[in-house]
Order: sequence, then structure tokens, then C-alpha cells
Amino acid sequence: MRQSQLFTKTRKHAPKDEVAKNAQLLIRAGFIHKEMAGAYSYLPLGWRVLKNIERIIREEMLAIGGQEVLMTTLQDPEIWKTTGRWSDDVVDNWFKTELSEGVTLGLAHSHEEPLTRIVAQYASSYRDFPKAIFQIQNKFRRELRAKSGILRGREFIMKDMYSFVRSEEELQAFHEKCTQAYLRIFARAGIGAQTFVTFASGGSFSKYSEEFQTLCGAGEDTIYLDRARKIAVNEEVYVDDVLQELGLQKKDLEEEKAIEVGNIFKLGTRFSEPLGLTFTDESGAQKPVIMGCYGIGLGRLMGAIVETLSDEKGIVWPKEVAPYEMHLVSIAGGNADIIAEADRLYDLLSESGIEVLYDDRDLRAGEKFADADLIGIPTRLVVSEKTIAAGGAELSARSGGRISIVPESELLERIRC
RNA sequence: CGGGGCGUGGUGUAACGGCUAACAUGCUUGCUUUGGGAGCAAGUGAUUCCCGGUUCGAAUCCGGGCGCCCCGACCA
Repeated sequence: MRQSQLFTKTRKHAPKDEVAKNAQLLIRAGFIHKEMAGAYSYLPLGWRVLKNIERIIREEMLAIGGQEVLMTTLQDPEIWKTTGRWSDDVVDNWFKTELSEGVTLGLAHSHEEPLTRIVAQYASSYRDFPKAIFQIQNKFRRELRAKSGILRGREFIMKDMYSFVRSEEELQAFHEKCTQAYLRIFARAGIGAQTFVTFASGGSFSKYSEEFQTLCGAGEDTIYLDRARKIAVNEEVYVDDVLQELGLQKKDLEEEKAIEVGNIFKLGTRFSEPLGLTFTDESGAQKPVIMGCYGIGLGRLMGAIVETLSDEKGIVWPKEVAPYEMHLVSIAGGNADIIAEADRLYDLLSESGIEVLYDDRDLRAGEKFADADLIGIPTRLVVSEKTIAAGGAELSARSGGRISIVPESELLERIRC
């Protein structure tokens, strides 16, 4: 992509209605646009990042046997009434809309009920389980207070997976499998080192839920982390008997702020029973299916990456989520030979299958470098009079470290390693 | 939903109740410059969030509304 053709531009000033670092940087760099409080549009660069995050999550969910679906955003009140969750007194953050006089529909905030009904149409034997089904879909939640940029919005894209199994042992086994998949997702998203499995309140479903918390001063949650064991407890369950049960000592725990980037709930038979999702076991007995659910907010994960990894100059994208693999920057000063050389390199890299953002704009070096730092593509390649004289192009990393002149003959090899 | 703060060109800011609403940035044009947001010049761009009130006169004061941010509560 030629940067001169990109319809977005960077800006020097962050809008004053944003305080959160993630929103300030993403808006300044042209990744997102705020429509209103808690609702952000994704612009070309931001949408590429989000799609990369989506790809990572999808790959890992498929790898543990997840089957992908896409359910509707409009939701039928009937099944929610069956489980007793339609009332605003039970779920108070639900956007609802009217179909016609007296007929109300829900806008998706979660999908346990509709998916349970779908599964019940197809599965009824012990041979049909276990199964795990997921989707990546827009959710709406009427947050009383949207905040922290894209970390807590009223409309957001979420991956929600639901597991359907026959026994507590199977539930536990799948739970563990998903935990490992989640840890791989966060590692690939570049925040593995600061993300920890955290025990939290299980709500009405079970004793604990499992959260994935990324250490970050901007986080909403307070957790108590045992670094050596790499597990933490959320402050909501930071009490003696929980610590004892988990084998944690208060003296080993550090208090930290963190962002909840993922969570896992054991649902038991809370939904399968009222909705009649049962299976016949080997002996012919009818049993309710045991469920679990597994969520990751894509936008929140993107925000957590920005919060965690950016520096004073701008965003620093990890390789797998970066909008482009490489930022090619020409410093030509109108010199046609340098422009031609940069154009040629752009074509060469593109033909080699490398995703390149090519800053072909006729601007001074300082401005181009400042923009490149702000946008945060991990690898930079500069072509200028100086680099041509030195026999190549200058390769550097956004995160710092060595800058070196690489001759064209070695370029593809160097980029790929 | 309780508390606090704030709404002024695209963006960031300024302006005692009183002159044509100022400055920076952006954008346009020209000259100059070309490895870290250069310089000069000329332009462009505002119903000062909305409605009402006070006043000879309102961006400014008052009332109401709407919006945005922060703290708290809430948060599958």
C-alpha cells in the first residue's frame, strides 16, 4: 500500500476527549475513529490489525477442535425467557429494540441460549459429544459508563466459544486445552510475558472463573500475582480460604493493575437443563449436557497491546498483529533516481509476498520517521541517497536495536529471519 | 446511576460582559530546504454544542437540554 494513497493521515494532537493512551495513539495514527462514547470504527490500518488478531484467535480455536459459526445479532426473547434471563432485572446491560408494536428483540450481548438451542437440534447421543463451537461477532452491551478508549465499549467484536461435554472430567480437560490455546493467543499477540491466568469470581455458575489478565497500569482490575507460579487471583476473591485452596501465600503475591483480555466460565447445566439439551448415555439414561464458555474481546486485546507495548514515540506492534510487515520509507527530496529505486524495492518486496506500507510521500525525513514511529510497523526499510551510496537499504526495528545497511541481494533473507 | 470537570475553525488552545473571536497545527499556492515533525510569504477555514433568558451589548452571566472525559457504583 502506498501511503500517499491511504485515506487516513496521522495527526500531531490527540483529541482532548480521549485520555486513554490506546485511544490517543490509535486515533493519532489513524487506526480508529470515535463515533461516540464507547463506539469506535476501524479504519484501514486498524482493521488490518483487528483482522490479524482475529486470524490468530481463529487458528487457535480451530486447532483445539472448535467449529466456527456466525449467529445472529437479533435475538429471540423466547429462549431467554426460558432460562430466566430476558428481564432487565437479571441482565441489565442489554440493548433491546422493537420489531413492531409490543414485540421486543434483543441485540446480541452473549449467545448461550441461541447456541444451546441450535445444538439441541442436532445432538442427543453421548456419541455427539464433546463439541466446541465458536464465533467472532459483534456484541452490544449497555455499559453505564464506557471508558478507557477501546478497552470498554458498548459495541465490540468478541470471540465467544461454548463447549458441550458429558462429564466434569471432560469439562476440565477441555477447559485446560482452551487455557493453553488462550496462552498461545496472547503470546502470539505479543503480550504473553505479561499475561497471567487469574482466578476470579465464578458468578452464579461455579466457584471460580478463569481470567487472563495482562499487567498494565491502565487496567481496571486489581490482581494479586504469584510470579513464580505464573498465576494470580482477582481482588474479588482475594480472601484467605481461596488463597489456601489455590496454595498461594500472601507473601508471594504482588498487587498489580491489569486488563482482562480473556475469560473462561464453567456453566454447568445452567442453560442445557432449561433448554432441554440432553444426551442419552451408554446405558440409555438421559443426562443434561455440561457447558463452558470462553470469551476474548478483539478490540480490547488490540487496546491492551497498545497500552502495554507503546513508547513515547508511538505504537510498537508485535509482528503477528502489525498492519503491515514492513514500512518502506523513501527519503528522496524529489530526486527521481531515489524514487525509482524505492519504487523498484516496493515492487520487489510486494512480489515476494511481503506486506509493505510504502511511504512514498514527498515529505522531509523527520516527518516521515515520526509518522513511522507513531504507526509502529515492526520493521522499517529506508531508501535514501545515503543508503544507495552505501550499496543497499537501511533495515531497522521499531522496537530499537541495530540499524544496518542491507544490500538488495540479502534483503529477502534478512527480512524473513 | 451518584460526584467532579469540560464543550470555541478539521485538531490543540486563547479571549475582563464591549473593536472584525486570537494563536498554533492542518489544508492550498509559491519560493527555499531535504536523515528526525525546517524556513519565508500569501491564502483557506467558526452559526463559539442546542434552546431559552438577563443586558444597549453574551463565547463570556443565568436556566434547561444534549454531548464528552474522569472518580465511584456496576460489569458473563
